[in-house]
Amino acid sequence: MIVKRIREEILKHLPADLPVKVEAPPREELGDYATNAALVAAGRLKRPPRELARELAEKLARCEDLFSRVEVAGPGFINFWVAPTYWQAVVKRVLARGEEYGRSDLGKGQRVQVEFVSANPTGPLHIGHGRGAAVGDTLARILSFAGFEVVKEYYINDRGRQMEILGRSVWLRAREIAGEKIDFPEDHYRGDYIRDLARELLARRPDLLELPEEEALEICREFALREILSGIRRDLEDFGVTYDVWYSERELYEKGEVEEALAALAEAGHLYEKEGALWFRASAFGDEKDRVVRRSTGEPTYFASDIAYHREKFLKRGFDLVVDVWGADHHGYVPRLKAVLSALGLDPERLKVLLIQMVNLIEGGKLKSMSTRAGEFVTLRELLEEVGRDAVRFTFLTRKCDAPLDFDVELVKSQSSENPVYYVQYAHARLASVFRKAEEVGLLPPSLEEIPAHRLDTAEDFRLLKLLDAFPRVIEEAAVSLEPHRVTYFLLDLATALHDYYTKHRFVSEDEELSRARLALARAVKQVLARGLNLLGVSAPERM
RNA sequence: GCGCCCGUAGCUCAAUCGGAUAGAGCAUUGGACUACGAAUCCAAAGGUUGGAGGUUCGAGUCCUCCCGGGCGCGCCA
Repeated sequence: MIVKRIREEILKHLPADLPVKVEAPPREELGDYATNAALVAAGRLKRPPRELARELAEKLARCEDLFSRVEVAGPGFINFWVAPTYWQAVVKRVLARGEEYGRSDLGKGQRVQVEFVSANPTGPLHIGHGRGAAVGDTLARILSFAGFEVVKEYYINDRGRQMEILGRSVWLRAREIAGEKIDFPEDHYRGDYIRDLARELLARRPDLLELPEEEALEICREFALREILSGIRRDLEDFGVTYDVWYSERELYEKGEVEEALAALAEAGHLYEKEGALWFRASAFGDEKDRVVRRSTGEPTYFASDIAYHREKFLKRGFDLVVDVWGADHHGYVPRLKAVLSALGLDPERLKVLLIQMVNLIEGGKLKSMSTRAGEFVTLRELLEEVGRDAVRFTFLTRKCDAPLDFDVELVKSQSSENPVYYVQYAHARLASVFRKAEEVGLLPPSLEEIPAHRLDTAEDFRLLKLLDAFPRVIEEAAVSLEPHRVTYFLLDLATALHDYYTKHRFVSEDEELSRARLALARAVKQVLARGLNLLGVSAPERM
């Protein structure tokens, strides 16, 4: 976290509100870090950037414990070379904090809810849900590691018309199995899993088809809901995703939250009646038009549930921040929900919606369309069985989520041993093997005080030390920007540096002091790799 | 028609909320295991960042307009 220290030094000499940045320059010859301080200050102070840079560089060069060299370059960048002793001390800092290295108090204990997947319980999870699951779960882990108090939640849409259709789908299939000729409706769930459910239900309730339709439909619906939901839960668990709360939409109604929320909006004067329906004046808060919250039939809309749900998140449960992870096809929904928060007197910025773009499934070089209704999709479970959890999670986390993703199943399967995830895991396993070797020759890792860190003096040593030093900042940036993929790319960088080191230097050698220094470095790298992989929900194997 | 997202190497993707000569992996070509694991490493090649303007010391990134792709625009969820 040397960046913070450098920044502090610079700001001693400049107005504090300038957007001064400290970052790694594009090439190694330009130093360890660089700042644009003189460039951004030039305008304000009405002085040529290079002249300002020279003055500033001179002052900064006096911090000899921090910098070994300070130079002005280009249009007015100041480049720093950090003192080697600073880098060498990093290994001790990493080991001293152990597994906790990288944890920060950035979130200051703010309460954050991350709601993700929340797929309708009308069928198994497919690939697209997998992407949302990987991103949401990892984001939650990162936020928690960055000092937020995180609750992971799944919202279950267990009422409404889709539930009726689900029940009827099962019922119709059951009658079909019993030998009846059924003209199965287009808009019902046609996947094979419905037939399986019907068969299973018939086995348990042989009397099903003799019951009055009303009763039979309810039994079908409840059975399907329960089975599908527990299947979803199993799939997610096998994907390494667990939740703190499974929140039922029905419960929202039973507790009277929906009526209460609508009453609150009405009282504030944001509802009105038109054509027999009740409308929310969303257009007054930036949405493009007003929205119905209660149909002319008296039935509340899905939007009404969501109003109540989000009101409950903020007002009843007191979350400081709510992150919703949605499929990008719901993006049109964002403005109306933000409008609700404004109408309720809440800062809409406290709701962050992460839109996960589509996953396009490529099969045989052709785009395959997926639809739950039509029963055409590759399930998350199939993917897990074919490709494996680590590779699937890692693949989803090597992309920023606002770009569509082409998932070529055959390609990922055939190249599974070349998937970048193994590159990172192999770095970890290699280090584990180094320690096995060290133990074999009776070399014990040194205690913290005894690390001969001054022996870590090659270019490859410094490359690793710098990366270790940057880890906490990577976590913070990933947390603030809600971009889990930053951690993935950091791990790839660290693994690359490690593999490079491995081919150039030996950890265990005749020189015992040197070996002890390098083993300490190895331990630090292994620890950070393990921690990073853990944040991604990917295993860190000792052997592969 | 209106709105949101995307367009970067043959392919899949990065690029530190405007920074210096746009980077990785895969695929291609050529090299490296008698020492801690070759699931690795080294090298070559690969680009007018969809196009045209603009903003400024500086643009893949911001603004405008086109082109192409995706997704929305229900008293569905």
